[in-house]
Amino acid sequence: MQERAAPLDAETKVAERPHDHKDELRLWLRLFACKEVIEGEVRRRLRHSFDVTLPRFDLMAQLYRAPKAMTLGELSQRMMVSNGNVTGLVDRLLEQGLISRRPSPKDRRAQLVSLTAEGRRFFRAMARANGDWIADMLTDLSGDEIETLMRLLAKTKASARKAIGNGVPR
Amino acid sequence: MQERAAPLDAETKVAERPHDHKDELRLWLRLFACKEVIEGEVRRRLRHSFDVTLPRFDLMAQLYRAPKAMTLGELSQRMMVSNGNVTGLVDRLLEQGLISRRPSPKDRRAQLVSLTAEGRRFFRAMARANGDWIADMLTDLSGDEIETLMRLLAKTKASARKAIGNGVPR
DNA sequence: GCAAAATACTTTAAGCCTAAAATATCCCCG
DNA sequence: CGGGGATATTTTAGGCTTAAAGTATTTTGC
Repeated sequence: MQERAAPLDAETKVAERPHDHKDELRLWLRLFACKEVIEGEVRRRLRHSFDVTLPRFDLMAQLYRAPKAMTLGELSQRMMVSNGNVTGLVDRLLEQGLISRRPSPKDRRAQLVSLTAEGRRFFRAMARANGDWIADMLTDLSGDEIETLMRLLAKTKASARKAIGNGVPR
Repeated sequence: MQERAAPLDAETKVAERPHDHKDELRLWLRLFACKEVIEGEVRRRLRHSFDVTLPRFDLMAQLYRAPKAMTLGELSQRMMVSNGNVTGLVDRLLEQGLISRRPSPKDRRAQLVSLTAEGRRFFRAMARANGDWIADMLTDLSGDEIETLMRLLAKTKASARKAIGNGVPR
């Protein structure tokens, strides 16, 4: 169960500070908007340049970086999405010939998935383009600014996780 | 058409700087992860506490803040989603009795949508809870840190928009 | 050894989302 | 006035996503 400030404490805090939750909310909205702009463009370019969706790109990235073939379960864990979701993505990538699938020799329930030769080539091209796009979109940020953002976003994530109660798996 | 550095320039840049696009990519991934954590929890809590999805909450927020009833087209613009998407969301909110819909007196093509009395009450409760959740999740950030993040995220968004070519509508 | 629990995966039902085509209406210009 | 382009909305086809239920296989504990 997550611990949250008792109602009374929360009200005290609000009373002490002239601004209630406004700043936090505005920050959240800005973070969200920022991510929407970048992600929207990445999706658009992946679709137009490679006819690939972001989820498929993500799945291929997992396979590309993995030393060995992975099961659907491992993929679903690493991508932090549901099992059924991975089933569908794998089906569609198989149709495109970008990955291959074979039964696990150790466990007859499991399937091992890996990139085909074409899948590897294709992924390398996409990853290179993706890196260029991101660098291009963030080009106005200095090294210092990137570093500051990295640090503060890490802190933000940690704060959120603490409030959610991650660390203890739910 | 967007102007991008020619391949040769890009390689020169990489050669000059020991780090290629790595920092930008890592920043993007961190921004994304940060947003996932917060958004995931907001969705979960909206569903468990109010049996409402985030898109429906967003739509109601638009109606709540608007001085007058809005058409589907205005909603779709403000929410930055497609027309067909709004059609579906409005259908489902109508079923729940949270919004109402009437033909525009000025334009027989258009429909005017607004919150019902129950919709307003319900939205106020959700918005209050949402503010509390966000403030709670961002509680470890100081006022200064929030301010810095606001500024740098604004700069990030502006940089991305410039690279995308927003400003000129596509 | 074998029943029960756990695990790997698929299926299903429902919702969100988009682009593109279809419909209905409005508005302008000749 | 009347045709043609613009606009408001819906529909359609396809993909992503989840939770929950179902299937097959493995593992565990007695």
